[in-house]
Amino acid sequence: MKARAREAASTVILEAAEEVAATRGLEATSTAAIAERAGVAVGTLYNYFVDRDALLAALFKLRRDELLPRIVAAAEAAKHLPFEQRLRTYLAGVASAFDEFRSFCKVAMSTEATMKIRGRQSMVLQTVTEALAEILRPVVKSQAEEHARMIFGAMKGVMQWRIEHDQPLVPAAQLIVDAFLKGIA
Amino acid sequence: MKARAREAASTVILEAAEEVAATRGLEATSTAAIAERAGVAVGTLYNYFVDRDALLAALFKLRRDELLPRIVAAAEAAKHLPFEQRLRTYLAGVASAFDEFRSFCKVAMSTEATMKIRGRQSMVLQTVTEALAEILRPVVKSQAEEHARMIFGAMKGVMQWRIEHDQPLVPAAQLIVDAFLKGIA
Amino acid sequence: MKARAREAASTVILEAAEEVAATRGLEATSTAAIAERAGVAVGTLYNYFVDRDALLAALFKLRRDELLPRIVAAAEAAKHLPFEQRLRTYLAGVASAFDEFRSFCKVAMSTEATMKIRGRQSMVLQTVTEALAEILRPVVKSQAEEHARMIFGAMKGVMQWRIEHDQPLVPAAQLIVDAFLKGIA
Amino acid sequence: MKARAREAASTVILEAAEEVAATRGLEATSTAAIAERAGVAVGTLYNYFVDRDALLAALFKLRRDELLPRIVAAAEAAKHLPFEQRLRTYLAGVASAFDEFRSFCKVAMSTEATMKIRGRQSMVLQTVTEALAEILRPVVKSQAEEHARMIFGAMKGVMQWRIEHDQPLVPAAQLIVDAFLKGIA
DNA sequence: AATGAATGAGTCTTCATTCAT
DNA sequence: GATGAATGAAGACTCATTCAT
Repeated sequence: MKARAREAASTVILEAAEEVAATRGLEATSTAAIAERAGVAVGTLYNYFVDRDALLAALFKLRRDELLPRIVAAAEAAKHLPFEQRLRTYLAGVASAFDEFRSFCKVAMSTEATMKIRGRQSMVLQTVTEALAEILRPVVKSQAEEHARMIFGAMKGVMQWRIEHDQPLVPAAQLIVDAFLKGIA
Repeated sequence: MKARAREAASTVILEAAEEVAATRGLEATSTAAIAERAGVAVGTLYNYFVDRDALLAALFKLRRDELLPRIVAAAEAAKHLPFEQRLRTYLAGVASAFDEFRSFCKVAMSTEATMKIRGRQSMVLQTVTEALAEILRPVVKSQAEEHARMIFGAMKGVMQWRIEHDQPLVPAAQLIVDAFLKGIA
Repeated sequence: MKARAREAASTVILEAAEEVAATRGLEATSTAAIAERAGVAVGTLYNYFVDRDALLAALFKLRRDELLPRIVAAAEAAKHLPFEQRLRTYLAGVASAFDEFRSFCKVAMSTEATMKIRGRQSMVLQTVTEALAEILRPVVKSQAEEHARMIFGAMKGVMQWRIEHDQPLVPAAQLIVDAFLKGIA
Repeated sequence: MKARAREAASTVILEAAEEVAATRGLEATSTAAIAERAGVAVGTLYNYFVDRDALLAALFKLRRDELLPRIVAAAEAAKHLPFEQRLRTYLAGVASAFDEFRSFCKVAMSTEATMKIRGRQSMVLQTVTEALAEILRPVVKSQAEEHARMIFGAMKGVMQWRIEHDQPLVPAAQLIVDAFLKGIA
């Protein structure tokens, strides 16, 4: 099938972009670098994406589409557990999902809210934050969103540390839940 | 006095750069944009800084020199307090220092470790993390560094949220210390 | 063949640079002027040469590689002749070689020793002077180098005059050898 | 007298320009470099010369006005001598005049005919060549101009060599006259 | 569809010139 | 008159995008 091949080539390009971005940063991810890494000519990129922005947006969409179901599933699975269990299960699920896309994590996290990919931001980060707020709401009431940002910030901090040190991400979830539930002392 | 005027002009330029960077991001902070915002001609920038990189480095140095003493002082002030008090006092001090430089916070935080300004990274963030690790070490032992990253990540998360929502940063410290000490539940 | 086309394009650019330099002088040879003369866009220059300096250096190298063999051959051919014949033959050979690259002569001569193209100077001029000194040494002893400069200076003088007046360069050699051997009177 | 002081300041500037030009070359002689060398501010240059070109033209005019009388005098003094004596005397006079302005020689010679200072070229070089042609005409007939260029080229060659080697210029004249009159062999 | 050379708008940087002090 | 900071036009270089092959 044509579409099959097209899909494959497109994926090769996006993965190349991801690797370059993880190494040099998003802004420094030139079309030339992507093409070289993907083993194609620059012109080829434009057969698959209308421009550089669209390519990067597609990368985010690709990963989002892989991550979101797992993140949503984690939220579902945790839904009916008591608070502590629920938070622990959810964060572990999220960490586990992220662990399979470490390169993308690096890119997405360093991109922050700052960078706007085609207007909208990462969406994955947003989904996680919203789910977290949902989980926290019963406990922290009005400050749920702020708390969600806090916990997600904490996760980002630990995950970045763990990516830098080549360690698995799932324990990050344990660390954080323990800290937030019991307190550190 | 000449030196006075020179200092003033230099500051105007750096503040312009900071504002542009806070709005568009560091990489998108062109010399033209800085000059326009500062109300001077492009060439003028080069009377004060040898090149664009030096200008950005000077911005980081300026803010670092304003922030670091306060951050170090906060660490000193908290030094002999019992753990809980110490953490609370330190984070409040840090948040209070950051509160006075909101634009710069935005820039520094989105810059992450990623961007290298003239080789060295922000240093402010590093100093805070190290001081945090110092404070946490008695309590969490071997995982001090990872915990420091977690707490600082949490602070960044909350502070970014608060900057976005135009709210004061100091309460962020309270929120976090409460959460981490007592647990959220 | 790719290499063929690449070579051709590269040559077009170098010849454009040569023409501009012959007209306006080397320093005034801007990338814009070269590109316009070559009928390409500025960016195209950078597909062939890393920067302006490299382009100019390549021009000198190209002409040097065309001229040097002929100049060396002229020296060889004259080697075993008696002094007068030798000098005459050599200078005629040099003039004949230069005659095929009039534009470059203009550039190289006005460049003097002054301009340094990528560190080294023209090399062609140097080679000629050294060969001349070699030829003159048996006759003028210790002052060979100074005499070489004198004769080469004389050739430059006549050749520049002849280039200005659109006349062939070879007679310049005759003129000079006659003058130096017999005296003018 | 005002005019006196004005004259003096103007001369300081021109000498500064000359020194810079002798060191770095004419094109690289920036207004900033001239001002620094002269110990004045850039703006001051513009109180004496309408622009950079006018300043450089004034430098050439200054030296020309010092050199020309001597060169004309040398031509006069030689006028009624027999050919050999005439040539020898004239060239010795020219070399002696040049010897007092070595810096300027360096500048004027490397400038060639190429560089146009405010439209007209050096004029000194032209005057010498014309006087030479005059002297040579009785002997070489129709080729006087070409011969003049040849001899002046030879002088330039030797003088540049002697300037490089910090030697007096007058012997250059002897060397050349001997060579051209008797032949080298 | 793939290629990669060509394009030129956009950046950074320099420097002759101006002008308020 | 002297000063030197400010100016901005001009030059070198980059890189996303196009298009003939």
